[in-house]
Amino acid sequence: MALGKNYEGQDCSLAKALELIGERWTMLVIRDAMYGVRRYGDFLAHLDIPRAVLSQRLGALVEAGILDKRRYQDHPPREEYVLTDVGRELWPPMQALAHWGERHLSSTGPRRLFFHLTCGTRLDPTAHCPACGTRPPLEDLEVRPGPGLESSRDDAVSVALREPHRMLTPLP
Amino acid sequence: MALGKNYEGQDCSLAKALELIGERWTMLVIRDAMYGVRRYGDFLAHLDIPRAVLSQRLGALVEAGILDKRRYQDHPPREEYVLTDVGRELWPPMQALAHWGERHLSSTGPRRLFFHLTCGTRLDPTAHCPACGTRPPLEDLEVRPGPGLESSRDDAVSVALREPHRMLTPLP
DNA sequence: CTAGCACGGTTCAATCAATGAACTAAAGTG
DNA sequence: CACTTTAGTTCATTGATTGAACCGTGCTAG
Repeated sequence: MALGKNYEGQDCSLAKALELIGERWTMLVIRDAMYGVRRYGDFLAHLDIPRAVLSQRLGALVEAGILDKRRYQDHPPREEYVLTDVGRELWPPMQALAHWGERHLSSTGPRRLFFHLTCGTRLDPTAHCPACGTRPPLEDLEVRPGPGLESSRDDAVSVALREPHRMLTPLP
Repeated sequence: MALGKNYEGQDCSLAKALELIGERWTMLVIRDAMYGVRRYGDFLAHLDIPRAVLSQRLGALVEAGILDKRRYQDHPPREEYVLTDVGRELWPPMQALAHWGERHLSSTGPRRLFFHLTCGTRLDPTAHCPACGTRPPLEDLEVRPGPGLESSRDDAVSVALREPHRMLTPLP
């Protein structure tokens, strides 16, 4: 919980957003949640994040209303972390950042492609559907591996994402 | 320079972007550069950032090709930091993040309003010009204080931004 | 019944980064 | 010559991150 103290003097929406989601690892946790990762152990294996940090980040995101922690079975009791509506609305900024990274920091072409499920069209780089002219919400999208993907990971999430997958539906 | 080591396993454009601009303070430095802040001392006064951190961040951004460091006078020799084209293309993700922060973390209405200089129209929340139907580049925009602004800062940059100001033009 | 395991954490020592204050250095000004 | 402005660096302290080890609950196989 660092940023708060010193970003406080900044009367700026960006600073406020960064106090919440600007910490190390946090955006990657949210990215995984958008793919459909829900369980502690899956975040852990897919991100290679220290356990203590993951616990802290999940807790902060729940407290901020970006993730919802809920019981998904009683025997044994297990909790899962699911994006709230507020969290889902982070899709445009996350996508814009990823697009910038793809354009300027990568040479191999897009790693993931996104398709609009209701019409089958591939999204353009600004996450608009060229056919519908809209920016579809996360739940109407499917991710598919792109030509730039070179994942050598073998955790369950990475493996599952080598096939097309509907965003937000449970993974793996 | 931390993120590199552990985000490395993530074959993901977002992770690559965050290795560069995901560190504490970095995005706020870029935001200021978009407003037109160019000099070390102005970043320092406007951000309340520790000097050592500012030096490190400016250096990293220059090395990454996001800022350009250039001599703007010889007597005495002075350098300024200016956004490159690559850096300017961070406008969409930064704007999207700020918009999210404004919607979900603020109650007072927008702090800054952006206008398309070539037609005088106020941008919509996705940074499109409703009149032109395009997303204008940074240099064609003007910032003006919005109803949610409550800045009590009195550094030169904050004061200058209480008046309309063309993005990227030198500040203060 | 008991041993082992899966899951979701917590704890802790070591390392690494951020902070803020003090200091440096070059050049110009009165 | 003293003083100021600008742009840094240095350094001790504090705080965050890391990775390994440990804990507790409740299933499951023998």
